Amino acid sequence: MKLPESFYQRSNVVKIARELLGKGLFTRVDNTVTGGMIVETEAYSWKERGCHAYGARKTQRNAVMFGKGGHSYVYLCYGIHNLFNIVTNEQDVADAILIRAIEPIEGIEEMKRRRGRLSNSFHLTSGPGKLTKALGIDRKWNGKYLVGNEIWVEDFGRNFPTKDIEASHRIGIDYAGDDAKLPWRFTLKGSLWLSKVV
DNA sequence: GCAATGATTTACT
DNA sequence: GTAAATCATTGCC
Repeated sequence: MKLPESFYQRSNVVKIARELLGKGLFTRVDNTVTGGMIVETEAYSWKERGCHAYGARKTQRNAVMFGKGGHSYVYLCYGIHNLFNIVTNEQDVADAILIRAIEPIEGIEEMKRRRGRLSNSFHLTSGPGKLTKALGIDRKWNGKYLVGNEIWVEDFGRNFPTKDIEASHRIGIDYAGDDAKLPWRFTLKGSLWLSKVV
């Protein structure tokens, strides 16, 4: 069952980030479905400095974050990598969740082809730049509605006890000062597909 | 350990 | 309008 729009439009982005663990993220490109289970997320909010929309600064790039929850925010980082975010909360409240890693389930052969030769198959989707490439996501996907047929989040009806979920500080945002220490990164404990060993 | 790589932003003229 | 610095990373050494 697909997650409804209302799932994303709640106000607590950190809570939503935690609940996204164990859900499925899928894309359909040329009638081929690829995707997997989300095992790593990070929450971002306009209230803290790690976020592109910090201080509610609206620019051309982050405009979609100010829209309603339930849309995608895709942008290019380091000139090479597309990073995929899920926009949450209501109109004009710029919160989003970065998907950092998934565990492949569907269309694995297709994902391997997109990624090219890998030294280690665990590298297929274990990182924010890698999973977008595996799923065929690029900047053209920016602003897509997540309750449709091209990209969606699936609820497997599985619940993970708190002890299986680990919260830690976010990665790669040292410039955010004290905000970089917020425990807003969530991982499924023991997953082999995390982007980085905790 | 570190270079690659380009959109985006900010600070100027 | 133009230019320089910045960056939510990866993959190869």
